[in-house]
Amino acid sequence: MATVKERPRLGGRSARIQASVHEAVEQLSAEMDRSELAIPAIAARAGVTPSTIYRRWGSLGDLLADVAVKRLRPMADPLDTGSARTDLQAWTEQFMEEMSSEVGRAMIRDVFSSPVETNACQCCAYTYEQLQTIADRTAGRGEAGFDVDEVVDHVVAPIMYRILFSGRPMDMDYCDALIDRVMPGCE
Amino acid sequence: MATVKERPRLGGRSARIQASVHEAVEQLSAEMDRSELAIPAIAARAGVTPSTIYRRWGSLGDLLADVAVKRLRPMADPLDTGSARTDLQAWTEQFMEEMSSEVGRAMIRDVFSSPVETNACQCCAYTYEQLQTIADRTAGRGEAGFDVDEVVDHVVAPIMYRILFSGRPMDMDYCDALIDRVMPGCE
DNA sequence: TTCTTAACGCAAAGGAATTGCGTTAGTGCG
DNA sequence: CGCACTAACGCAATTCCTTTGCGTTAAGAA
Repeated sequence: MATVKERPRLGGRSARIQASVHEAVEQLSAEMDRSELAIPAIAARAGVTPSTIYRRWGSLGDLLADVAVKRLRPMADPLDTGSARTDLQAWTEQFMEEMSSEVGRAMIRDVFSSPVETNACQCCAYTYEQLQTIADRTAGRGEAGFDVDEVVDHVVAPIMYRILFSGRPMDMDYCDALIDRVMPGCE
Repeated sequence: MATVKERPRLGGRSARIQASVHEAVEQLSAEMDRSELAIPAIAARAGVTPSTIYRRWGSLGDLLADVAVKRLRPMADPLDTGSARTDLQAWTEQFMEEMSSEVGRAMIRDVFSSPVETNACQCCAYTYEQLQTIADRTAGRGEAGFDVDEVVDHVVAPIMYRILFSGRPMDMDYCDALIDRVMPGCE
């Protein structure tokens, strides 16, 4: 239930256990189906007692959400391909493929399996930052940029909606068409 | 983990139990927090044994998803206000408010708390049908219509994205702006 | 180094999930 | 209409997950 609160103890044992538990979750969710993933098994793999996990994360849902948010965090800045248009295309393609994949969809689902709404917001913040980074580059190049909010509403949102709800397959042509709507006249 | 499969027995006791369990879920989820909602309690309220629920729905997640999808089903056709534009505005306003509400968000969450992807697709199908109904009316009126897919991508998707991820509040002006993008020139 | 206390391990207790078996009641056939 | 068939249910025992009290360990501060 719990909080996954900011913990005043970040060093040594606490950090070691957190890393160990996260790794155990990643390993086990790759080995078995999500429905048979249980906290005692995770604890055993991580080399801790179950009560440690219960006290620190509260429930399986919170733990999975915590791990998913961590994995959803982009590791690098979006690729600089020379123009806002191509940057956006490259980023969108990667985003769409990662989120559409089996593990991507599982992570998104995990994010929602916790009552803590902060998790979903955090994911949203990640994509917003990435897009802002691309947008900021345009200023240094003096080219026509784009509005980040518009990209979120009309490129990111439709992609996520298809993944989560309609299940309709997408290709790069579809993504390009979405980008066209927020960057008109930049063929 | 189960299936919520189509059951060959639709009459009498089976139907009675299903209705009773659904009602128990609705009652209890209004009375207590989702985190303390448990199958034994639901079974007691519904007047059945827990094993009945486990066998029929598999898990709490599947049961909640089943109930949520049923409640998400629209009860009536979208209001006919005389034009496609106003129909769309009326429908979007209602959709946005229902989904943004506390119970709406809880139901969406429940839909994802089951590994069965069919549930989310079903919800998507509901909105698609509603929009199609509005679109079909335009044919009988000879007015400029709209593309349902476009409305899903650029009106429904942004709204859902804000509810699920960014948490950003919305008003009717925002929705109208979204509609403008898919129905240009119809001020 | 020493003190304080957050975080962990252990173990017991409580509750939920699973399953075998007998019973009830839809459904279809004669 | 009555009978056979079997899906679905109730009951109860078992297993596993979850919670909690208490003693111990180790991180952070003085």
